[in-house]
Amino acid sequence: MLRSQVPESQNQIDERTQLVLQGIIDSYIETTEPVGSRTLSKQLATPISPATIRNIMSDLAELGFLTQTHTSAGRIPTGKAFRYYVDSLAVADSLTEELQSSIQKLSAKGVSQVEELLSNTTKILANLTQFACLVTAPKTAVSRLQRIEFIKVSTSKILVILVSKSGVVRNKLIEMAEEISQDFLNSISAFLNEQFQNRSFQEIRDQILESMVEDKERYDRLLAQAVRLGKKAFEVSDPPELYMDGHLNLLMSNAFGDHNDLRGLMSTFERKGQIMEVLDSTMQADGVRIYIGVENTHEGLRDCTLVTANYRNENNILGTLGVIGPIHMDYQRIIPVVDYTSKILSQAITRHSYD
Amino acid sequence: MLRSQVPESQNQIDERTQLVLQGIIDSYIETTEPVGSRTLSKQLATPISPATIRNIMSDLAELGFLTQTHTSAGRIPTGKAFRYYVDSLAVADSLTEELQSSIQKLSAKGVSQVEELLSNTTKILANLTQFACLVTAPKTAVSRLQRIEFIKVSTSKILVILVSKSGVVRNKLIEMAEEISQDFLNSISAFLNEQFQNRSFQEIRDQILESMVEDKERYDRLLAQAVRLGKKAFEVSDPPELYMDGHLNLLMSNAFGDHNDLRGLMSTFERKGQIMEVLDSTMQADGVRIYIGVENTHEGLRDCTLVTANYRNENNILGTLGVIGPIHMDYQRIIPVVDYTSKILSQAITRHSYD
DNA sequence: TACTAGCACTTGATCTCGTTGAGTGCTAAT
DNA sequence: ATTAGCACTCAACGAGATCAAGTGCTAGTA
Repeated sequence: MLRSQVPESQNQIDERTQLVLQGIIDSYIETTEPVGSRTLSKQLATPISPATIRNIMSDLAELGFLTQTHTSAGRIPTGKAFRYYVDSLAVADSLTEELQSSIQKLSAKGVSQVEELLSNTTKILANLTQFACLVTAPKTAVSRLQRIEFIKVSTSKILVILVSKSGVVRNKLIEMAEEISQDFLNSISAFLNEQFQNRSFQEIRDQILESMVEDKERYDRLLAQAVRLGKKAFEVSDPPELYMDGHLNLLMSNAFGDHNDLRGLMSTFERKGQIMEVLDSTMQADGVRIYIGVENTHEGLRDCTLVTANYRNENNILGTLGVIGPIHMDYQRIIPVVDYTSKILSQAITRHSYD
Repeated sequence: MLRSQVPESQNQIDERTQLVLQGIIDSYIETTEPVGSRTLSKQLATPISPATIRNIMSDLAELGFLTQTHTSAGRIPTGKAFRYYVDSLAVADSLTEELQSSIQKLSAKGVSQVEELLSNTTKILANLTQFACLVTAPKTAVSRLQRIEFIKVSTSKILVILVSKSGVVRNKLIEMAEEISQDFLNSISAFLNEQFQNRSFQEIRDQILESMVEDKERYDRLLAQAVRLGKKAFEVSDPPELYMDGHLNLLMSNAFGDHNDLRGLMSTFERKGQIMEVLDSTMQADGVRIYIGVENTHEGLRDCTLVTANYRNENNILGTLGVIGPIHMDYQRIIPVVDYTSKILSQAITRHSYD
């Protein structure tokens, strides 16, 4: 019987080779130091002589799983090795009760605002992982309208309050050339609420724009003003909302050897936009996703691993949360933590929503 | 004639001694390195021989203005020296036009929310100074009510919108045991608006509490509910609102020699409460204030200087802004920047307010 | 008397250079 | 196919030697 033409050797790795690779990675995660054949030989459960290990290492290096800083130093697993590791070797541990209860504090009552909930999530996650932690706010485009309200705050300024089904409150100030009475504003909001409640912000935006191109003569005054106000209200310049915490953890712990790497990383954090991009691009997939080193081409994240998961209510994926840490993080611990946190956050935010 | 019993020598410093001290501080600010007699002699405009400088230095050291890390190292100015420096020697330069126009970007239109204005202020200031920058939100206690509004978002949940005269919008969710119709909520907000518009939040809070102890029998239903809702609305657990930016600047630049100091500083930043305390305690005074090193006993700020100024509208001091940097910062540059920023922010926020 | 020149002394920083130890690669033996 | 053994590599470490910048003190000078 013919084998597949794709050379299997590439990822078809001997069982013992696998064992060695796993050993190297485990050791490296623990010590952050290059691991040598002799040391490994001692640590390994199955007794393999250093010389054999050296041979295997040599093979692995050829396959691109290992590198060395200099000729006579131990081996360091590459991004490819970690990729392989998380894909095939790592079996996520279940969480300790201690961790579980830490995360469940999210559901604590007394948190009235979604914003607070998300901010708490970053804090807890950053604290548990000791890495940088990110949570995106629920996407406004997909979130659906619960309530819109206009409040006249001065002759020309109107405060718009948008409440989404998922519990996010957003307010913005708009200015109108002509003065509008509060009574009339109330009529307008009543109209808009009736018209658009439960519709997604994106739909609303589209429909309003559509209305605008229609023959304006047909509108009565209410409708005309409603469309005009609605347009301003919904044409949000969506500030990319991102909650972050714990970037200091990365600086404090010397998880990153080189300090230059960190500068890049930190300035990446400052430009939140880039981070949002990365997180957004992972929104479709489900479950815990792991992006290692070079995979995320965004410079600055070169030597990092990004572990993300979505959170959601019953109907929709709302946003993404994740942690950024060194490539040699303790995956066995981090993955389940992120996973569980996303689930608890989903629960909490579902309870919060007005559906 | 008898001299004062207080030894005048303590702060009565010879003119040339003053010159030397200033030279040392200037040099130290520039290089962040201990300055020796020979080097200084070369740099100084007035020619003074190294030996003479050594003698003067010795005097200054005795007076507590200078220290050394070890016997044969140059001198380092102490906190006391910097204090003396900013109090008497430093004459604030006027700002370059470039800096002025950078700061004036604050007034750019398109900024609709006060929150955004404050956040922009931290960004600009952090960027210009390359230090950490802080701005406190207008104190709610003193800010006066422009408008209160209730929005029913679900059967038991009510969203409260508080708009203050200074343009700050705050919203919080409250839960009521019994259901209240939106119409009734409107009546209540109308009542509260009429009753309390233009009053400070603190006054309102007090008065509501007062009303509560009065004989409840006398209330009609509207009044009773208004008081109850009002109490919930105004009993804000005022999250100490603090806008921060640029704490990474401190890490990146090696302005701080020791990395251990920074750990303390950073964890101080994480506990925003402490920072708020310090800033609040400086609110009474006017103009630019400078707190050097040990003066602020709050550990963590030991080796820092805090430069603050208030911002205000026509009637009230609203809040404080400031930068935190190393004790050897370039005061000549920083002080006018903070000063000017506070003025521009005051202008901008005045234009924003609804008075 | 007030300043300065000169000199001996101190001390952290830098460089050199051997030593050490963990590591590799290769070859020959099992 | 594995392993023992051996020669070789190379960063890290420590001991001196050397350097440069600085001080304090003493004696000489305007």
